[in-house]
Amino acid sequence: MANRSDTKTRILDAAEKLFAERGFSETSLRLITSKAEVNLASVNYHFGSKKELIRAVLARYLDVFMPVASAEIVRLQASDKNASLNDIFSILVEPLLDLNKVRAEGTSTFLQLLGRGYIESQGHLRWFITTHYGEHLDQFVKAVAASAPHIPPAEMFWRLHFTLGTVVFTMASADALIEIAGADFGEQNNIETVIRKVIPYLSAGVSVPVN
Amino acid sequence: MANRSDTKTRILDAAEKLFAERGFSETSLRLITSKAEVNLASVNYHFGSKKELIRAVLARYLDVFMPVASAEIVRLQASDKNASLNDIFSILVEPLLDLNKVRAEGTSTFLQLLGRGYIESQGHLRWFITTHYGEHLDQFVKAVAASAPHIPPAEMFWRLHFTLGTVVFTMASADALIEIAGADFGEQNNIETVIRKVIPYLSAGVSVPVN
DNA sequence: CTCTATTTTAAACACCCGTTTAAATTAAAC
DNA sequence: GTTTAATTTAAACGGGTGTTTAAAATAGAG
Repeated sequence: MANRSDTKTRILDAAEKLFAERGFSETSLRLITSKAEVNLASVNYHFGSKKELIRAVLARYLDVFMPVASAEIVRLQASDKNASLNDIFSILVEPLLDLNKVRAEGTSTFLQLLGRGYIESQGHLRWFITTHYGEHLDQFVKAVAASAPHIPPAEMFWRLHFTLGTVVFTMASADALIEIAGADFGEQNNIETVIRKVIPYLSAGVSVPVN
Repeated sequence: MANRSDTKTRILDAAEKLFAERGFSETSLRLITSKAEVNLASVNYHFGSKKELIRAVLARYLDVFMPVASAEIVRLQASDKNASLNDIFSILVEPLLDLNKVRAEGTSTFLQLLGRGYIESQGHLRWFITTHYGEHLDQFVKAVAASAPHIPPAEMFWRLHFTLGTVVFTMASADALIEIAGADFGEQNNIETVIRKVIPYLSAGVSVPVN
């Protein structure tokens, strides 16, 4: 019937959608395979295990996003030695939105997956991300630190995790929040408008003077 | 052997510890009842279901914290009509730390439960909190809005959710972060120092001018 | 002390999970 | 066209889950 890559792709497509919507542990392989219209056992055949499927789903986005984001930050630092925090966060917007060209709803799916990953993972995803994309992350952290030199490293550690929390939580519940904002305030938001709202919030928090 | 309230309390004590550490869905009733040294069926006998046990665990803290926090905010608004965001967030610190008098590790357990609750719940906890403590929450939201009158309501909606994300995520992973900060920077933190670090971050983000 | 109501207990129920197996099918190589 | 390798399939495995049942034990009331 279908060739190998077709089945693999069908699984990845169905899995990323369901993972983003309901989280990893709340999504069973039976639900994924029924949505993908493939046999249950094909997940283990093609990916080995559910954990490896989760990593494959994330890798498909990270492999696209990370190199581009990294390159943009290098470019910014080369062109403007006094780049602000707002500049650094803002330069990530375009690479994020470009994920919509990779797959429909790519940007929000990716961000939601990232949120779920950091919230749910018992370690294997953190390990996977830091070992596979650690250099890119380090580069981002260093760029942020350089843009707020008045913040000591230990304080910056905390503020970056506050920032991670803001992003991760907002993105994981973005669909619900966008709906509520529409109903309560008549605001028509999407992932891009939410991203543009959160950046000033993050920049202000990260750079506020200590004491 | 033990009287009724003893068994109920043993279950609540064991459950809140495990829920805070590993989350709700990752904690089985069998694990709770074995740690509490009570029979498996006693959870359903005393609480009806796992969902109701979760709510009971949270209610034990919310019933103490919410009225006190609420009263403190009323008191602050009466005494200082120009209270800052920092003042409002800071006035919650003492009621939070007082939870350590209710039970050992009360403060961090409560905040972690709150984090887990907002991250994990598919709705029943959000519903439970807003219907049972909605007035207190409204009061808090109004106090924050009054302290940042230059932020439009719709924008404030988003910033309060950013704030919720920061708090919830930080608290849910507080133990791990405190340990890492100790290892990497030699900082000896606890829940109180983390709370005191996060307040300026939140205040700056919530009140930063739009555009 | 006796009777009744409450609580505890062990066992089973019904269901869902990720994974494995071995046979059937399809595709590729010669 | 035959043979070999890759893939798909249905079925079962072993284990864990929340919940229910009915009998046993305990506590409280008269």
